[in-house]
Amino acid sequence: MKRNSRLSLALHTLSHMAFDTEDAQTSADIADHAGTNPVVVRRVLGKLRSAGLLLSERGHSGGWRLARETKHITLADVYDALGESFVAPRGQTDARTCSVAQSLEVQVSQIMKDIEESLVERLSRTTIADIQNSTKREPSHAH
Amino acid sequence: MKRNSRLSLALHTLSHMAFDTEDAQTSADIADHAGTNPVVVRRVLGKLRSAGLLLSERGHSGGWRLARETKHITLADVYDALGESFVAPRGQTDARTCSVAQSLEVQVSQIMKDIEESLVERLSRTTIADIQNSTKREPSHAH
DNA sequence: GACACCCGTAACTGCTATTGTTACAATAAG
DNA sequence: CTTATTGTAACAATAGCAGTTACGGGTGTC
Ligand code: FES
Ligand code: FES
Repeated sequence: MKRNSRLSLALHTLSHMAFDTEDAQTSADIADHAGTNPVVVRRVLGKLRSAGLLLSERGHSGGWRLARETKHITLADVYDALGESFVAPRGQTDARTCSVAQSLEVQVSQIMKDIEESLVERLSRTTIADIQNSTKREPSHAH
Repeated sequence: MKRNSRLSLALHTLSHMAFDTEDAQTSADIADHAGTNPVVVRRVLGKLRSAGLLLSERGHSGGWRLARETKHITLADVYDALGESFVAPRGQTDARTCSVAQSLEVQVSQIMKDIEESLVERLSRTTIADIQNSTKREPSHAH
């Protein structure tokens, strides 16, 4: 898997689950179709559950289910749920740097924040269902 | 230093150098005022030189100079010079993934590319000189 | 109750990117 | 020739992330 594969994994899994909303899917199944490990799946999907996008059940015949229709899950919902951000998690603004550096920090941070906002806005315009609709019918794998 | 400190280092150094365009500055001096190491400085500034933003001279009384006025160096110039990018350096699009995943990849990549473009456009609107002008006169350190 | 199934989480490894550091060849000035 | 400085290679230290193993705890089946 590539860099920051969590978003890809989350989106792919949500799309995949929409094909069978009846049965709960186990992390092992999901890991298998995503080419990764069950624990990795549980880690990522756990964040989606915290954000209210998914439900999980323990024990026999447990697994993961969509908490709502993919028509009502946007890419921004997923992005937010993962807590990812282009804006560097600004550490304390080191009070002993010079005023020029501080000004730089402020201005660049502002631009990053604007861009981040713009990204989220773009992501919020597409739902998981939109992705599926833009795909040719009957993908090559069995559902 | 924090994550991806190269942009900060580059911008701060360019700003700093604008205060004294007469003398060349050594990487040791720059490293000192930036709180890092001369080799790190040479690595980062080397990219700015490749991009034509700086000039360097070897040997006695050598060092670094601005290749043009800070009025004509935008934040985008620096960003580009460093070769940084928010858009993940997309590896080969793994032909054996399912069509849904491919569709996801395409659509997310497109959004990222648009955002990247938008970021560069924003950065190109601010010059190094603008940063200095927005700073209170006489910063706390000596120039 | 015994068992099988499955999530939640901690702990560890391996990989990669980044930063810092030392070392040294090449180059230029005095 | 000596000194100053860049250019670069090599290496260590750190941090983040994907992957893996292990196990506790919950839940349905028998
Ligand atoms: S949507 Fe890609 S494996 Fe099902
Ligand atoms: S501009 Fe910050 S140390 Fe000079």
